[in-house]
Amino acid sequence: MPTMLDVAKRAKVSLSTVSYALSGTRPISEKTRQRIAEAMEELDYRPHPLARGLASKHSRILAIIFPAIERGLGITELEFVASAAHAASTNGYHLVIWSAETNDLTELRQLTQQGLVDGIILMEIHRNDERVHLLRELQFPFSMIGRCDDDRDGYVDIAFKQTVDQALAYLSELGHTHIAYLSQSQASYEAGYGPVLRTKAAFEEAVDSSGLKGVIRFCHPSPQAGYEVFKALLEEHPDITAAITMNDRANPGAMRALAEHGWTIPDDFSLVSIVSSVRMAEMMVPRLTTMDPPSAELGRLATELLINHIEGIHGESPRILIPCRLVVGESSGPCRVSSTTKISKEAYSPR
Amino acid sequence: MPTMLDVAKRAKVSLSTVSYALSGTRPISEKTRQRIAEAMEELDYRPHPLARGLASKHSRILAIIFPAIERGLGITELEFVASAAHAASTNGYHLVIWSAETNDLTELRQLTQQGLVDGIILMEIHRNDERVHLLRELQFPFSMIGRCDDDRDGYVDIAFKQTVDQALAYLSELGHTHIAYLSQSQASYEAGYGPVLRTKAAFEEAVDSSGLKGVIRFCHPSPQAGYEVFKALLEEHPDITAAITMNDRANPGAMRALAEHGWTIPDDFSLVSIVSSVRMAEMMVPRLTTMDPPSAELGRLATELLINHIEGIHGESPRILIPCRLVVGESSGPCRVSSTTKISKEAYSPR
DNA sequence: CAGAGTCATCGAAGCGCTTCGACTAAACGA
DNA sequence: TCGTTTAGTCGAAGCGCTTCGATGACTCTG
Repeated sequence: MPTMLDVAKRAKVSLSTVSYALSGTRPISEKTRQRIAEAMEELDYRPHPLARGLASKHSRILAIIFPAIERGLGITELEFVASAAHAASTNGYHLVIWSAETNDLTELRQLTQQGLVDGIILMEIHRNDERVHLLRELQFPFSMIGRCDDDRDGYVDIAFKQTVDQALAYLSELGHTHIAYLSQSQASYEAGYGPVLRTKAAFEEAVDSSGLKGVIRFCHPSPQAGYEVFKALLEEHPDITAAITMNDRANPGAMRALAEHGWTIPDDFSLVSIVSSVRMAEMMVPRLTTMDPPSAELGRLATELLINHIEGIHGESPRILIPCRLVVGESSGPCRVSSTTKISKEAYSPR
Repeated sequence: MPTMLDVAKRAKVSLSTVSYALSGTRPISEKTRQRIAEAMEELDYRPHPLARGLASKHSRILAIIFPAIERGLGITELEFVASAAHAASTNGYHLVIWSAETNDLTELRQLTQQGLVDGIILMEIHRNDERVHLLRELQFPFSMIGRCDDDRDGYVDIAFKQTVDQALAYLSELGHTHIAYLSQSQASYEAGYGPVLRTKAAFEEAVDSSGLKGVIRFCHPSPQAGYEVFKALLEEHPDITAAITMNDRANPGAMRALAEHGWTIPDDFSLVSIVSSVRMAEMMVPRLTTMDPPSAELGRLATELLINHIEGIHGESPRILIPCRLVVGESSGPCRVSSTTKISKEAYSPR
C-alpha cells in the first residue's frame, strides 16, 4: 500500500503539500495539484483511515445503536440501518452497528469515550430518553430517528399525527364511524415510547374533533395477545367496523378473532395497519391496507443530519417529520352499516 | 481523555511498560502490573482504537457485506448482522456494515485496500462466488455464512440437506406422499445461489430414495408469483397434498391459491415453510409450520471464525453445518387421502 | 521602490499507540 | 568462578496522516 509520502516523492512535492491538495485546506496551484493527482492515480493511492483519524481526531465512523428490544427487530429497523449505512458511505463515512439495550447507559458512555466514533445515531427514542440526556451532557454528536418531549436537538421522525389522521380520514370516507385503535404494549406506553404516545394522542384528538367514536387498546406484540385483545374488543364494542393497528405481530391474531366472530375482511370489517411495511402487509391474506413508514428516508436523513452536525454545518437543527404512505390493500372497504341504519347508541350494549 | 503516557506517569513506569502490561506481550512483574492497573482505574483510561490500530496494523474492525438483493432483506439477514455485531463486540471487535451488490467487486476491493477493516464477513454466497475468489487471491481474511462449491476455506452454513430431509420426513410421517417444493426464483438458481441449489438437490435426492413423488417449482419472491405458480401447480398435479416452500414472500400467494382451489389448510393440504423464521410464520393465518434457521448462531460463528483467522489461530478451517429447527404450526396435518385410497397414478391427469 | 499583503510550498511536530533493541540485575549452568 | 540466560524495564523509532508556523516569491499600494 502506497503512503502519502510515496505520492509526495513521485510528484516531487512535500508530504504536506499532498495532504493539502487532498483536503483543500490550503491553496495549491493547479499544476502541482495535477501532478499530485497523477501520482495518486499511478500508485493507486488511498488515504489510510486510521492514520487520518488519529491525526485529525475524526474517524469518519458513525455508530448506530441497535436495540435488542422486546418486540423484536423488524423490517423497519433493518431499513434504518441499511439506509444509514448507505448514506454514511455516500458521504465518506462508515457505520458500525452497536447493540445495546435502550436503557444501558454504561455501554453508550463507553462508546463515546473510546474515541472510535465521531457520532451516534439513536433509534427507539422515548419521551424522556436517558441516552439523549447523556449524549447532550457529554456534548457528543448524535442524531435520532424519533424524538423526545423537548426538542432541543434536531430530529427526524415519522409524522404520527398526520399518519393517524390520514388513516382515520381514509376509514371515515369509507363510512366507518366506530373505529378501534390497537396500539403496542401498555409497558411501552408507560415507558414513554414515542410512537405509542404520539399515535395515541393523535387518535384521541382526531376522534374528538371529528365526531367519530374511537376505542383504544394496548396489546402485546404477539398473535396470541392480538387475538385475545381483539376478541374482547369485539364483544365489548360490537358496533366498531374498522380498526387501525400499529402492531404487526398482533395483526394475525386480530384477523383470527374477526374470523371467529364470523366477520369477513373487508366486507364486515376494515383493518388498516399503520407504521407497518408493505413487506409485512403482503404477508397477510387478505393483503393489508397499510401505512408504510418512510424507513429508508429516515435512516438517510438521520445520518446526514449527524454528519452535518459533526462537520460543524450547524444551521438551526432541522426538525423533520415525514408521514407514512397509505398503500391500500384488500383489508379495507366501505362500511357495511350505512350511517342511517347504523346500530343506534341505544341498541348498543356495553358489557 | 487520558493517554497511555498519563497512565505511565501516574504508575511511575515507562510508556512501553504500560503497553506491555496491557497486551501481555512481555512479562511484567506483579507489582508494576498492579500499579498500572490502579493508575488506569483512577484515570478511567481506555486505549484509543485508532492509535492502536495504526501502530499495530490491526483495527479490530470487521465488515459485513450487506447485499441489497432483489428479494429484499429479511429477518434472517437482520439476525445475521445483529448477532455478528454482538459476537464482534464480545471479542473486542467492531462491526461495520457495508452495503454492496453481490457482484460488485470494485467496492469490495476498495474495502480491502482501504485498510480500515481486518476482515470481512460475506453472506448470500453463490456456488462460484467471485467475491470469494477475489478475497482469496488478495489473501484477505474473510469468512462466510454459506459456502461455495469448493470448500477450501472454513464456513458456516445451514445444513440444507438435513433440513429438507427432516421436512420431508415430517410430512411423510403424516402420510403425505405427493409433495411439492416451492423454491426461489429461477434466476437465483441459475446464478448459483447456494440455498436454492442445495435444497433442490436435497429434495430430489430425498424424493428419489424414499419413493415419494415430488414436484419442484421455482417462484419469484412475491405473493403474486406464489399465487400463480401454485395455481398452476395444483391444476397440473391435483394429487399433491403437501408442499415445502423456501420463499416467505410467495407463501401468502400459495395460501390464496389453495383457498381458491377450495382446499383448507391443514385439512386438505399441508404447508411447511423452510429456512423461514418463526417471526414470519407467525404472521400467517393459520400459523405456518416452519423450519427456523439458526440465524443468530450462524452470525456468531462466522464472526468467531473470522476473528480466529485474523488472530492466526488457524487450526484446520472448520466446516460447520447447522440444520433448521422444526417448529410445528397449524399449517400441517395428516394427509387427508389415506395411502390406500389415494388417487392412483392412472387417475392422475397431467396437463 | 519599500513595506505590506498574498500565494504556494515546505519542514517538523504531533496524534496515541506498538514494538524493537537495548540495558540491568538476578538466577543459572558447567 | 565466569559467562549465559532470563525476567523486567526503558527509550526511541515508527505507523500514515493533519496542521502549524515558516519561508520565499510575487503582486500591490502610495
